[in-house]
Order: sequence, then C-alpha cells, then structure tokens
Amino acid sequence: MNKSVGIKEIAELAGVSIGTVDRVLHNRPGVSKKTSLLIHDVIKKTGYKKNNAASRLKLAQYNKIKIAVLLPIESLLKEHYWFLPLKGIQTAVQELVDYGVNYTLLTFKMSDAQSFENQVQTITQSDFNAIITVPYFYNESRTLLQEAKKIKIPVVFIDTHQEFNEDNYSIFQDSHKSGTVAARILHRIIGDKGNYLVINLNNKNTEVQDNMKKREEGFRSYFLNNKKSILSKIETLSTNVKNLNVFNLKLQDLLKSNENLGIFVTNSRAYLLPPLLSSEQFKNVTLVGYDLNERNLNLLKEDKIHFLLHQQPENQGYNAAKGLFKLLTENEDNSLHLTIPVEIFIKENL
Amino acid sequence: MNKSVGIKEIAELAGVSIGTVDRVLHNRPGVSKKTSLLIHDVIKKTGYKKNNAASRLKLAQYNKIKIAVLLPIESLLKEHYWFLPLKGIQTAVQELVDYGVNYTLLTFKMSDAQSFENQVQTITQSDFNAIITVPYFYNESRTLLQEAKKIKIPVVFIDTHQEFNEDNYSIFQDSHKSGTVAARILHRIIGDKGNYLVINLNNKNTEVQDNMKKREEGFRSYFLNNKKSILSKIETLSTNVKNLNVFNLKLQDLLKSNENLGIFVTNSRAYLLPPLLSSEQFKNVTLVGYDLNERNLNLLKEDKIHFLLHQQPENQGYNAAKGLFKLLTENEDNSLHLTIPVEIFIKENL
DNA sequence: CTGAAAGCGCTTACAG
DNA sequence: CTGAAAGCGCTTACAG
Repeated sequence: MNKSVGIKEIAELAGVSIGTVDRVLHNRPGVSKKTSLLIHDVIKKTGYKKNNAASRLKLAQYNKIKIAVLLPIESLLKEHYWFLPLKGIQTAVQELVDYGVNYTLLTFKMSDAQSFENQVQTITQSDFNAIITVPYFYNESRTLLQEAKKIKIPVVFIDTHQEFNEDNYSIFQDSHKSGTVAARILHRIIGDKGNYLVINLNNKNTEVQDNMKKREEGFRSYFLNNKKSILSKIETLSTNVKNLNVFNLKLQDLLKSNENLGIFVTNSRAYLLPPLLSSEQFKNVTLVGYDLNERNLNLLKEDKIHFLLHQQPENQGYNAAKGLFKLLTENEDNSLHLTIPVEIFIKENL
Repeated sequence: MNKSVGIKEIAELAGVSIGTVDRVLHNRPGVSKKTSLLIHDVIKKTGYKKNNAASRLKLAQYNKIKIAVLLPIESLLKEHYWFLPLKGIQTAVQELVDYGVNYTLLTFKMSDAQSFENQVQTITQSDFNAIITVPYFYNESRTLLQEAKKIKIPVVFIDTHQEFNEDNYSIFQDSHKSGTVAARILHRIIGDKGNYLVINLNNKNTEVQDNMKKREEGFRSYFLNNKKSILSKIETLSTNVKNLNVFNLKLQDLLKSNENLGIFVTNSRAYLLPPLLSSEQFKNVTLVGYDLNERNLNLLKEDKIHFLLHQQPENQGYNAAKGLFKLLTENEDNSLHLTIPVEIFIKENL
C-alpha cells in the first residue's frame, strides 16, 4: 500500500541497470543466467508489480492495442439488440484510451456467411491485436480461430457459446441455465396443477435457433429434476413469425382450459404474445420472455409480460474488451472465460 | 480514434509552450487573458482530452489519492455483510494503483456513535483526499459532512440513504423500491386470495431500522397502487431475535389458515424463518428475503427461501471508489449519485 | 551480456 | 506573464 517498488529499486538492489531488469521482466534474451536469477530473486522478494500506466504510456508510442470488433450489421442501429454489446465495448475502450487501446467495428450480415468470412480475411490481413466477435456461423468461426492462431492473436466470442476444438475465449450466458430460471419462476407461480407452454418464435423458415433449443431444454430439465409429473404437460409451439395466425389457432386451442398457464417465450419476441390474448384469458397467464427491448419493456410496465430474463449483452462486450486488455498487458486470461449470470427483471427493478 | 492530440500539439498550434497550455488546462493563474482565450479555442477545436495515465504518473510523485474508508468493524470479517463493500473498494483501488490511488480502512462500532465520531476526527486531521463511509449515525454523519466541507474533501455515503442539508454523494439501493419488488413477486405467486406477512427481525431492543421501515412501506405501497383490497390483509410481526419463541407463537397463529402465505422478511435474517415452519406448513408459503449470506444461500438452494433480493454491496463499494477517482481527476461526479438496482436471485441464477 | 540515454504525455519548480 | 528543463516508471534502440 505504501511506496511500491519500481524497476529502479529492483535495479539498485540487484546492482544492475534498469535496462537489464526490463529484459528479465519481459523474458527478452541477452541476459546471463546468473543475473537473471538474481533479478528474479529480488523481484520476488520485493513483490514488484509493473506500473501498467507507465508501461502503456511508453508502449502506446509504437504499439497501440487495436481490437477488431466483428458484429452483425444491426449493431449500427441504436435501438437494436446488437448495439448493446458494441456499447459495452465502447465503454471499456473509452476507459482504456489512455493506455493506447482502440477498436474498429466491422460488420457482417446474419443472412450471409460469406460476408463474415470476408471480414475475417480483412481482419487477419490487417494488424489487429485481438478480435471480439460472435460465433454465429459455426464453420466460418472455426476458420477464424485457425487463422487467428496462425498470426497469434486472441479471439473472444460473445453472446453465444459454441464448442470448438481450437482454443478460444468465450463470454456468454448459459442458455440451458436461463431456461431453468424461467422454469422455477413459472413453477412457483403456476404450481403443479396448471399448464406450461414453450413458444419458439422464429425468423426465417421454421428452424429453431440453437440457444432457443438450449433454453427449452433447460426449462424441461428443471421439471425433470424437480417435478417430473409436470413434464408431460409441457406443450411446445414453434412458428415462423410470418405465420402468426396459424399459430394463434393452436394457441387459442390450448387456452380453452381455464387452468393457470405459464408461457415461456425462448427469445426476445415475447411482445408478440400479449396482442393475441384477451384480457379474460390474461387472468390465468404468466408470461416470461427474454431481453429488454423497447416493446418488451413497455409490456412489462403494463403487466402484460411478467418477467424478462436478461443476458447483459452490454456487460458481455465490456468484459470482453477489458479482459483482452488484461490478457495483452498482464498475460492473464481468467476474465475471458466467463458465464454471465441470468438477470431477472420485473416492472419494479428496471 | 486515430492519433489523439496532446498538450504538445496544442502548444504548437497556439504558438506557446506546453507549460502555458498546462496552466490554462488547470485554471492556474499567471496567464494573460489573450493567450488563455487562444488556447481555450485550440483546445475546443482539437477536442483535446487529457491523458489521465500520464497525468497521474507525474502527479502520484507528490500527491497520491488517499481514500479514507470508514466502515463498521465487522468489515474485517470475511464472512460478514460489511466485508462486501470493502471488497468492492479493494477491487477498485487495485485497478487504480497505477494511478497512485490507495485507501486506509478505519472502523467504528455500530453500538457506539462516539467511536464513529472519533474516527471522523482522525480522518479530518490527516491528509486524506476523500472519504467513503456509511451514514449510520445521523447526527455524527452530518458533523462529518460539515468537517469535510471545511477541508474540502468529498464524502461518499454507501449502503443507506439519508437526507442531509449539506452536499454529499450517495450510492445506495432504494429501500422503498426493493419493497415493491418483493410485493410484486409475492403478489403474482400468492394472488388476491392469500395472506401476506411482513416480518421485521431486530437486533437490539425492538426498534425497527430505518431501511426496514422503508422496505415495508414500499411493500405496502405496491398493493396500495395495484390491489388495494389486499392492504388490509397484510400482517406485520416485529420482534427482537432474542424473543423468537414469543414470535413463533404469533406466527403459528397466523399459519392456522390453510391459505397461501407470502412472507417478506425485511432484512438479511430470512434464514431464521424456515426452522420455525413444518414441511406441511411450508407447502403454502413463499418466502422472500434480503442478501446472499451463507445461511440464506443454503436455504435458497434447499428451496426453503424462494427469492433473495440483493443490494450489490460489493458494487456499491466499487462504484464509490471508481466514482471518487473520476471526481478527483476529471471533476466529474455523475457516477457518485447512484441508486443500485434490486437484483433478484433464485436458486438457478446464483 | 550490459549500461546509458532518450522519450511516452503530463506537471511543476525555477528562471527570466 | 512565459519558457525551458527535469522527472514520474517504463521501454527500446544504440553503443560498447
């Protein structure tokens, strides 16, 4: 806590010049084994810790830390979900400008794997020191990891988790776990006698996205572990958002019973549900969804969505950038393997 | 984003030396109005922003930023609640060592206002640059504010909010609001037909602490605004923890009805409830409490406490220290007026 | 294999 | 009222 030792004190105590101390500190060659050992000894004894501010002040002269941020093009839209991780990254970089950190945003189209791959080429051919992106396209993401490994720059994936054989850093929310959170909340409210409905609202075709599947699995696994008898009562409806009317017929059918109903919407589109329900029907319904987008928020305030689970996308971006800085300046990567806890929001704690 | 302008560029553009630029930047006297205006103009045009790392590197030579942290003596105990804000402060200071920031912990006894006042004397007679503490004793806290004002050092209160006439910074959770969070959760689970019970578990005598009162008020205000008919059904039990047996008699009386029961414990002692309830009684009970202490956590995992509200004490300490740094280095205080959102925890999102 | 010197962006005591 | 110089803790190119 008091006057901390610097490179100068180390040098004095070891009877060498500060240049030599620096060489040892950075494992640079050209130091005799004898002095190296001596200096290491002094470092240990004094508990020396590098002054990162001073170090970066000098280093930024030649070597800025340049982070490539590769996100869906929607991150350019202030109201969009994808803007949030970017915002987190911006905040972190802002806190680190004095250390010579900056970032460049590159975008891809989620409908076009090639656009992602092209940007990967651009990035790997430039002089970036790190990459933050989303493992949206599995194969192309693996290619990215391989390319990045060749030029020895770290990659941090955020938002979604994918298993790769290659080393990578990952900051995400455990989708399976968030499903269990939804399940426990609904179970406590609806109880053993009510009904449960999982709704997957898809964009294109009728493919259910990976993290939506995992959320549903988590939801079901909660009941498997805590109340098996309910498992058989859980219905799932999956639909393309363009076929909402067909979907609505099925929904109305399920609503005929007067039992309490717990509805779990596995993505950010819970806001599509309330307009389909009459106020009479609403009396028995509890609705849990994801993400604090404007439409969801408004309905949460109106008590038409009851719980929103939050993935803290901003936090993910923030932690990715801060973590990379720590990795690149202190060679410490323990904040780059991170699962973000599930935040629960109701009207009152927004 | 690209090469940012520094003091050197400003000097060059204004045709003066960097010393003069520095004088203008810090409003130090001895600069002619003419050059001052000129330099201000260049600063604005170039969008110059001080490199805090470089600035602090130089300044730390004479002026470390010394933060006095005055907390209850329990903050020395790793398992205690009061350790958490301290931990947050430690984390923040750790991130700022390179900037020449450190802190000194001073403690007081919560049973002894004089011990607080004594430490205030010690602090104001030393050369601290800022104070982080808790407004536990109202009058003594006001005295602190007055003393601190005299020697012009900022005070940040955390944990609890008090209104003072004197200027002060405050980082806390809105107790009233957290009560409304508990209310909405319980209301959704228990519904309009069940019963509601607020429990105040006190330490000494039978005084209910201020923030416990506010939590109860918040709880009741939710029903006032959302479902008046329930208001009259809310019972309150307040007791000294030493009289648990007397309390238990009353509790058992209230439990005789077979209705669902929502219990809201207004402080961190929810863990005292489950031992008093038979498993039969538990079937109808939902229990909401505060704080992630070990005993509460264990019961949350056993499904005997169902929701825990969290004040993020660590976060409060962290933000206080970081905020002070921003205030002292950039004269920006907007992160020192902060209300921390209510976090909701269940077993699955711990 | 090692040391002395210059400089990152800023601040301050000193000189004029 | 203003400038030139020294130095914060670190890094690196250069000289030996």
